[in-house]
Amino acid sequence: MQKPSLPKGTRDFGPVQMARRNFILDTIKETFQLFGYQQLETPAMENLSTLTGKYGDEGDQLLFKILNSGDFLKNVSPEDLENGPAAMLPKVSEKGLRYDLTVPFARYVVMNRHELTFPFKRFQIQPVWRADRPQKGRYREFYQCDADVVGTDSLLCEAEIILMIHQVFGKLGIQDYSIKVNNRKVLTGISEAIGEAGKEGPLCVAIDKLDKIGKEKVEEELKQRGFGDESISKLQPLFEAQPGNFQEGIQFLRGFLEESPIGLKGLEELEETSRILASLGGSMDHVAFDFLLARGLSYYTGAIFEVKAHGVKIGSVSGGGRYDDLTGVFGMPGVSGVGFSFGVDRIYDVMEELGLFSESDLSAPQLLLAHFDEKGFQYAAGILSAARTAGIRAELYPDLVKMKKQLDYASKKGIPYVGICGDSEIETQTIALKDLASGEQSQISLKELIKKLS
RNA sequence: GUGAUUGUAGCUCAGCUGGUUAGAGCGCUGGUUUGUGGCACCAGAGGUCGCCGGUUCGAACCCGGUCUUUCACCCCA
Repeated sequence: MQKPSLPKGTRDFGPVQMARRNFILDTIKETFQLFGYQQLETPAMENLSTLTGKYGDEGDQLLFKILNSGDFLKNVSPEDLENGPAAMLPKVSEKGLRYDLTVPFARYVVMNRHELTFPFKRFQIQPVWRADRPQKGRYREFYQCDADVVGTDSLLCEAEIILMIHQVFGKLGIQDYSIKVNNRKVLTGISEAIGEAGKEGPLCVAIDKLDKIGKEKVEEELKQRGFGDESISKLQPLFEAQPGNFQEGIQFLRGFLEESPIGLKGLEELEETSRILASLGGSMDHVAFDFLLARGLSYYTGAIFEVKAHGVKIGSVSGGGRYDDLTGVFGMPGVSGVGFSFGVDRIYDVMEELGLFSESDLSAPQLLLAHFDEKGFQYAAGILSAARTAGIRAELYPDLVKMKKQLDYASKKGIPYVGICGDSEIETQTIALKDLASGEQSQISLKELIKKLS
């Protein structure tokens, strides 16, 4: 007999976890729908050609590839073997598991461009797979909840993203968090302002580590990446700036970027987003302007978001931004959009660590019908049917066992009420309804039972 | 990919410098109680010590490998 086990980085979700996960997923889904997004699902697997080359070399390494069916070696020659794994791969695998939801979405938009009405607002809640090494808040199979709008440049979308984040976190009861915002144009402006135009990529990679490795190490890394001493010294004010709020941050950067039109444009967009948010009745609560925030620089071109929960040592729980050319790689240029994603698994971890889940299991049945013998079982079956018709989540204990065991079952499963059906109940056409929490018990009619529980 | 770390009963963990029948708490099953759970008491079941190999008279313990857990780096949700 073999011991069963789970692949590395994957998890089972039991009834309690599923009830909690569904609470999070339903909250996110309802919010997306409330804001006019419609649901899309795509296959777990995509053609490998769709996936490769979209996430950089490192990303390609993290793709799960699916071995071809049948004789997967039939196209492989001895020379292929010598040429190494990279040359072999396309001959033995033509499909892979999706790595994120953005690329499949781009593929979908391109394939359905003639049917879609733009601006197109879609949301997608599905698992993705990455052959990463698991650790805290990082799994090989996890859910992403993406919402994107394509085909509009309006900053209304950005403002609505902030609203949706407020709404979701509010409903989940997560209070201590921050929404860091920045704009890619600001980063471009910064690199211009220090005389290193076009090098915002390496600049951000280095600066991003400021919290972790400290100022000196960042400067060292910048030197290694070919930044001059003069440029690095021009960065000093940014390291030292401690703007108290969003407006102060904008003011500070306005001075720093006065020579850079593109940088100033980025600041304007941020301010405009804030104005739209206000006119939508939203607030800038939790929003912080972090002008060093980088994130997935490869394709973001405008706003950048990242949400972090405080009090829990875990990566970001949500993030996103605006991109100008989502579908260019698939031969459909000029489709701009903005999107963001909630990381359900990390939100779950945060809520668990903060003790934010409610004690009661909302998925448990409300009523268990218990019995002493075959006669009681028959009587209870009739009650069961009536209770279910009335919409009460109910079940009948299936075996003829001791009352003790039946009560124990209800208690452990989190069922609040037990309806006991014995001879005296049959005689008087009642049910002995026991409240397990208080231990109180009363003889009531079927009608009263339904009234009480529905 | 780099560097650590973990693995003993269903769960959480003890187990001394290698030495006889590997323990505890909780949980589980049954009983005290044949129409009533939680509390108490009593009894009982349950372990190839992750796996493979090596050292040794002898390995849960030492060595090598492998898988697994957790964590950091890289990167990311």
